[in-house]
Amino acid sequence: MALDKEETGERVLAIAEALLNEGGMDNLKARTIAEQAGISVGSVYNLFSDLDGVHRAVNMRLLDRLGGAGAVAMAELARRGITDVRQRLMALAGAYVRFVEAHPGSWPALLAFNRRRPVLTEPDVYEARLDQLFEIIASVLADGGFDLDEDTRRIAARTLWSSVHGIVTSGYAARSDRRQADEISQQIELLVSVFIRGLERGGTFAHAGGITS
Amino acid sequence: MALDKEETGERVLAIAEALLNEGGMDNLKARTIAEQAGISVGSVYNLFSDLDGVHRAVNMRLLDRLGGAGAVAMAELARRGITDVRQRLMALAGAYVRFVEAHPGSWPALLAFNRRRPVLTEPDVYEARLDQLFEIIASVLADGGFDLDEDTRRIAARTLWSSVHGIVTSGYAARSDRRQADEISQQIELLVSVFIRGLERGGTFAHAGGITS
DNA sequence: AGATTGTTTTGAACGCTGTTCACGATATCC
DNA sequence: GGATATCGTGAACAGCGTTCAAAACAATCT
Repeated sequence: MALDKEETGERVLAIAEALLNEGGMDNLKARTIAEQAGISVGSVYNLFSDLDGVHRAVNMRLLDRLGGAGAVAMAELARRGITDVRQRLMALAGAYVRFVEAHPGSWPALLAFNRRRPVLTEPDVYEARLDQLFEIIASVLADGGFDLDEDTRRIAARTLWSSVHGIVTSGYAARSDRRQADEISQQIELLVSVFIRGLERGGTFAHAGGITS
Repeated sequence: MALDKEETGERVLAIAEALLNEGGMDNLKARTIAEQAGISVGSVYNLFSDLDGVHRAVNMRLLDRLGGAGAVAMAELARRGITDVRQRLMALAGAYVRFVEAHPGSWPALLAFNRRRPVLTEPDVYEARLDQLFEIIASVLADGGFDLDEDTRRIAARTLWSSVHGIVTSGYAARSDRRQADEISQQIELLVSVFIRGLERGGTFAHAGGITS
């Protein structure tokens, strides 16, 4: 054909992402991709090893886009000279919420995909890309004037991220539209507010026998 | 056959749960269920409308079990005369962590299942069962002496739950075994500690234009 | 008892899926 | 131009969820 191999690959990925966004994992079918891309089923397997390979590639694009969104949000605040911790954390959370809303099918598919794999043979390239976001959060916390050692700051960053993530994903599994968005906003506001206040009070966080067994 | 209809149904559900636990959603196959239950494929469809119907029924059992675990954990602490908010919240979080560990395949499958459905025709019987847990958390918060109005308490309860949920599910998508459990414990301890301290400082949590758009 | 009706169980069959691979088309080199 | 390697193709295979006519069974009536 006339088209470059890499170019067709990109087109396949765009189609795949659209399919995932519309109908989730179940909607990612080899024959549909082939038909929409104007190639044969076999060619799909020539470009990618599996359908899983296609999905993995889509996921990489998503993670890069997410990381970019976070970085852009921070740059925007820096440009406006805003250094307030609360505002910066809220901006990051907001960026994540908007990202999830912009990828209603493909992002859940990424999460489901990760859970389905035995995580073998991979040094978790996923987590590696997420570390980028943890770094951003940690640096915001570092500027916040809480006196946290680096390790605690790292944990706090991951905790905040996981919490926001939990709020967003739990939120979308429930209720009706408008109600949903409000609930998520309220929960994130409360989380960030309480988190900052809690950190400002200082003190240690290690306790003997934390989780009762 | 000799067996009661309901009894065979139970056996099918037990088999289905085991299959989900071993290999996730992909492992729930009509023919496997039929073979292991000693019935024919058609009979499975006689007992349940769909494979989705089977999965839904398994999920109900899981949610009931989770609610039970939470209630039991609270009852245990009450029996020991423990009323400390921190200890009670940690016990609830610990109960959830142990529940997830005890259901390594079927619980992720429930989460994935919920995300896959258009949530039509259902008044979300799932969320209804989870409300039971939110009630428990809210009542613990009510005993904590923070002065929160009922609505804020409700939001706070859901926020805490979602956060713990996010920590647990994010945690299991990463790293190696031992490291994982430690990380989750640390994050939960930090979350609960910071959350309590933040609530103790009081004040309001509503802010104009929270999430920057 | 046999006949008749209603119920439950069955497994072959259908359409769809991911994946393969021999084959023909196309490009690359000498 | 001819030989060689590369690429694209779609029929074919195994496996999946799901259906449904028929067989097996149960219950009732005469």
